[in-house]
Formats: sequence, structure tokens, C-alpha cells
Amino acid sequence: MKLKDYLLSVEDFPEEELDQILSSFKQQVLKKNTIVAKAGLVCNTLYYMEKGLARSYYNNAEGKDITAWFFNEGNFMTSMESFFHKKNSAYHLELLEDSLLYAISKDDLDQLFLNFPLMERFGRKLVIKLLGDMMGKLNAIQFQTAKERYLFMINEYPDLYYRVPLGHIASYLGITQETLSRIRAKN
Amino acid sequence: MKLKDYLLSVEDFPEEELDQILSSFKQQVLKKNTIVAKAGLVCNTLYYMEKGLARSYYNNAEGKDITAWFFNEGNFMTSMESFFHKKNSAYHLELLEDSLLYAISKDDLDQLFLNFPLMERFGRKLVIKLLGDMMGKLNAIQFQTAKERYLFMINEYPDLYYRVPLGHIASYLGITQETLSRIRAKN
DNA sequence: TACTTCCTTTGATATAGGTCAAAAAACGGG
DNA sequence: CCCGTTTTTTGACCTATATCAAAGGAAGTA
Repeated sequence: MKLKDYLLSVEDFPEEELDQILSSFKQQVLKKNTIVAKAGLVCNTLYYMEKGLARSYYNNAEGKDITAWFFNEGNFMTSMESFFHKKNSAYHLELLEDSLLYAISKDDLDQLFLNFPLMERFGRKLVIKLLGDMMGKLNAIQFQTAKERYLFMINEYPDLYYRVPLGHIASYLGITQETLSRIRAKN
Repeated sequence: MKLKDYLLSVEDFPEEELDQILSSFKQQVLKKNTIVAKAGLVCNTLYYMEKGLARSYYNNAEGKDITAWFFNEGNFMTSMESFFHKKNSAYHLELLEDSLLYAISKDDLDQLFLNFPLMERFGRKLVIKLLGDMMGKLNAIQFQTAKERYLFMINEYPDLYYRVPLGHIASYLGITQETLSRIRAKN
């Protein structure tokens, strides 16, 4: 979904306002494997992913690569804690496919919030959506078995399953790659 | 913290606006064990907890009582998914102590959002805070051992530990009461 | 103070999922 | 199309935590 359509699907922005908002975003065409945000630095950019796929990940105490979240077409992407609170990011953001992104800086976004009450409302609704996604995952992780989580995952992101390495999905689900492989073998 | 002070700590509301906002909240003095929202119904109320303690919980497939979240002094409480999306609540909200609450209906809150841009901003920031809390817990649950989660918990909510039954804390942490008891015994 | 109910601890045993290791399969650049 | 690299599968074994059961403590009420 195009950014313009996404915005309009949430709030009924007047034409002129919409144009101003859209012009604050900068188009970026980037290759697979590009790191668009680095752990340890403040992530000052919010991305809309029009096409492509990405993940946030970090290396845990034992040095293992842990995928925290996936971002696919039609979603906003950033390192949330870092972006919202100007803290150093705990995560890297890495493109898993060639992607088409629209980027806006935090300063420009705040400017939009100041100028357009509808944008402020859009922002609130967007965060509520993120909160819902987060709660869904929290629930899945906390109270379901590895197999149930796997089923939850392929239900939520059916295509994603074929687009990313198994290991990323496993760590996202909080299980090992071996366990995920075995679960899959039994279906 | 009083509701008024909380509001002012986030946004610099003008006096008159603040009064109008505050008058949309209704004070409620309620006893321990009161259920302020029932699973299966839409939760149309947002509560500010000035004093007291509560939890959200549900009964899982095996009929076990699972605590999903705690709400203590100086926090907003509701069944989020239900409140934001008018869906039936998956959770009960139960007071764990005699409490002093300030309640506002979703309709009244939406009215405040329409009337006061600063309130809209407050709403966005509040949701961002909730999102941060949620991510902290998700992280703890997903990648830490039972013991680490326990330590995370007593760090985040030191007093709470002495105010609620062990079983509630255990299910909140995604472990059994017995395991939590054993962890505690070894410290 | 005793009775009832609720809460916490302790013990014995079972199991889901982790770890380590190596083979097999799939992928990608030249 | 081939070779090195990455990804996935399979096997053997281990550990953290669950489950089941029962005893001990604490707390509220009459």
C-alpha cells in the first residue's frame, strides 16, 4: 500500500495538508542487507515500508543474533524506544529484501504534529496499532507452547515464512532453530 | 501522584483547559476485590489510579488464573485492546487493594481529543509510554530465565512484591508458583 | 482462641525444549 | 554449472521448569 493511501485510510486529510505531509517524507530505494539503523546510536528516522521486508535484531549476551521484530509492506518501521525517547537503540534495523522506503526524521515528524492536529491523531492511532501488535506477540510468547507460537506466526505473517531464514523466525519466536525445524517436520 | 499533577507533568495545559479535562473524570472510591471490568464485555472506561493496586487477569484454557498486568499508583488502567477497539475484553480488571480511581468513558475521552489538541498529544504520549512498558516485559519474558525475570520484576515493582499473592506474580512472569517459591528460597 | 480458607513451601517425578555436533540440502557469485 | 557458504535437518543427550501431591503457615472471622 502506498504511503498516501495508508494515511488516508486512517484519517481524512485534506488534499493540501496531505501533500505537505507527504513532502516531508523522502523516498529511499535500498538493497537487501542494508542496515538502516545501528544499535548503540539514536535512531532518528521513521520509515514507511512501501515494498520490501526488514527486521530488528540484536546480539545477546552470548553473542547470538536475536530477531526482535519483522516489518513488512504497509507498515511503519523504526527502533521504537530509541525514536520515541532519543535513547541509543538496542537494535539494528536490517533490510531482508530490496526495499522501497519513505523516511521522515523525528524533527520533521514533530513539526507535522505541531502543524496538523489530524496528524497528531494519526500518530496516536498508529501507536495504538503498534501496541496491539506488541500485545499479540507478548501473549503468544508468554502463554503458548513453541508449536502454538509457530502456528500463531504463520497465521499472522503467512508469506513472511517463505521469505526469511528459519533462524530469524526461530529467535523471533523465542525458540531455537533446531526446535522450529523439528516442529515443522511434524506437520 | 494526583491526576492533575500527572497531566501537567506531560503537557503544559492552560488552567481553564485543565479544569475542563479534570471535570470529565469521575472519582471512584472502591474496595479491594472489586471487579471494575469484566472479561467478555467491552471495557469503555479508562481509569487513573491515584491510590491502590489492581491487576488484569483471565482464565486460560485449563481454567488457570493468569495475571496479565499490574496497575499501581500513578498509572492509567484499562483493558487496552477492548478500550481502544471496542472489542470484548479478554481480561478482568480486579482491585487488589482499596483504591481511589478517576474514571473517564471512551466517549468523553474522544470528546476531549476533539476539543483539545494538547489532549490529543497527551494521548499519544501516554500510549507511547504503555508501548515502552509492554516492550520491557516482552523482552524480559522472551529472552530471560525465570530467575532473571523475577529479578527484573522486583526491580521494576519492588513494593508490589509485598502487596500481592505470590501466585499472581508467578503467572505474570509466566512461571508456576512453585518455581517462583523455589527461586525465592535460594536468595 | 479456634476454625476455615487461603497462601506458600517442599519433595518426587516428568517433559518440553535447549545444547552440541555433524550430515544434508539449498543458495549465490563467478 | 560448479564450489564455497549459508541454511536446514537429524540425532544424542541434558537441564530448566512443569506437574502432582501433600504438608506447613498465615490471615480473617466469629
